[in-house]
Amino acid sequence: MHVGNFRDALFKFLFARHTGGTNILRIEDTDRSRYSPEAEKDAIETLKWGGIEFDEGPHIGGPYAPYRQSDRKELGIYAEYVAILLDNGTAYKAFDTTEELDEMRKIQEANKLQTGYYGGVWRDATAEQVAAAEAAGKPCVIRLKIPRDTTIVIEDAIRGRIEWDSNTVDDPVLIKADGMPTYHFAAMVDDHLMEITHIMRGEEWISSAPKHAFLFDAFGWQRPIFVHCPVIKGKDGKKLSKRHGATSVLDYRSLGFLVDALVNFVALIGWSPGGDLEVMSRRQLIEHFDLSGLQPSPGVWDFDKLKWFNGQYIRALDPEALLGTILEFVDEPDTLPFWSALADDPEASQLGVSDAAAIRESLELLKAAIESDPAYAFEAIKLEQERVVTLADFGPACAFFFQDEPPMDPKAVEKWFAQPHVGRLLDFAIRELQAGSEGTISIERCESFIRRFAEENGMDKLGPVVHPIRVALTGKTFGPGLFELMAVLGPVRMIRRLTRAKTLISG
RNA sequence: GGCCCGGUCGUCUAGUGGUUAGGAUGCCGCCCUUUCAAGGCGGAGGUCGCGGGUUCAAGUCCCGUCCGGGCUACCA
Repeated sequence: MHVGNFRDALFKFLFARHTGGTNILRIEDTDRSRYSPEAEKDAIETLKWGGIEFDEGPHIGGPYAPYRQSDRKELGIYAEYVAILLDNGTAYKAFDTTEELDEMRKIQEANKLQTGYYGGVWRDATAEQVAAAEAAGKPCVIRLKIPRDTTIVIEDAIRGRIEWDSNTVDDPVLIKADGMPTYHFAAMVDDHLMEITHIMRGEEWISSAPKHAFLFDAFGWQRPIFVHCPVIKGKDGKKLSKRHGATSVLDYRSLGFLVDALVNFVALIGWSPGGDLEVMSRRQLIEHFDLSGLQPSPGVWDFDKLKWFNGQYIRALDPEALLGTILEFVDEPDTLPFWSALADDPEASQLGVSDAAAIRESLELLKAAIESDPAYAFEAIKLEQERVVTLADFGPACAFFFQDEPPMDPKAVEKWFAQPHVGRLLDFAIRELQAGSEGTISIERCESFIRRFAEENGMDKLGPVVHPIRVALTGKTFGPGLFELMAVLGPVRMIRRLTRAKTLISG
């Protein structure tokens, strides 16, 4: 499911919850050629992950069942209602062939006229002509007879009054030749039958709104309130696509984004509670959501800001909850395959990912570590909580805790192992660690012997002591505070790593 | 081409006739510090697309104009 559709679904959910209304899931599968069970499955999973709940729908039933339009078609609901329109003269049968319509469009384009079906021969055909065509077994569609020489007005909740010269809106197909209704018809009939109060959808629907509005009029039904939400664009102002990074919501899950962070971020594209409020829980989102905060202008997907939100949410989690979230993340069946696929994807750089294969490997390591020694993994995770952006970052960040021999950054070795005191330092540290008998060591004891070495060697700065030890222990020049990390590693691991480091300086 | 929607720092936005146009992100700097982050503080960044009006006063109201986007299917 595309993030744009997800945002719309989120708005509908928030609005329904805020107003105490009902959020209904309806499957609009009237186009056989377009429908895919995989897409539906993906949508269901996305909505579920996103915490977007429904009060009625195909999965839970409800007073207006069925909620799948193909099922409703089988029940004859659309045929029943289109008969009313045929009967009251606001719809008509059109027997044009595809070739005839193509020809008509070509002529319209050549003469720079507006394209579309504004009547042809069938709009005002006599009963005899229709009967003759039917007798000849010609296939037909049923079109809505948009009135001419008048103005169609809708009142949009975001944009206010929008009006069209009815001569510029063409006669839409209501029922296709295969008997299936179009979106135009099925959605409006269902909206009425299901007592929908607000049609919230993307702004790309504005141009069809007069058709929909008139359809309600043709039945003599009350029109719902139209709410056309702005679209989400890419950085270049174009429609958000794969070129801009990930567009699928579930990809963000695989990337290691927290649902709440994503929801918070997405809710703020095209909507604002007013004032400076930005970081909001789901509960606050519901509390503040209001149509008046909706924006008419399109928004841009700002990946950097999403990342900022995610960092905020990771840091706000209490460590136990974080551990659970990480476990869920690495256990999620999509996660590892996603990173494998990303390793072969040239678009990966769009996501700021440089080595997906390595990240995948580190995530597997993390998963194994949590399973084999959860207490140790927990300590490692706590130390990295302050410095990651995504859940996936925990993989590479924590890896050195779990590797027997963490890979050494050659630049770090070159920089910090060259100094003459390093050999003595490593021996000193090993001796200090061997002196303890408990198999564990406190942060304070680590700090005290590191500082002691600096003092005894007349060093006024800790850097020349801390950095070589860090490199020896983690292979890297960055990471959590050294003393904290030492206490988590413990004497046994540290002695092994320091001993290995010695081979690197003598060699 | 036609119809429609939109236009406040790069980005998300606050703003509903009177504000030094506010916040957030990103960027830069400083502080903190054993590193990287996080956090704190500060900075740069906006002639409110442009041009006319209305008004004592316009980002806010009106008109025009430019630019961007959507639709223009027996798709949704």
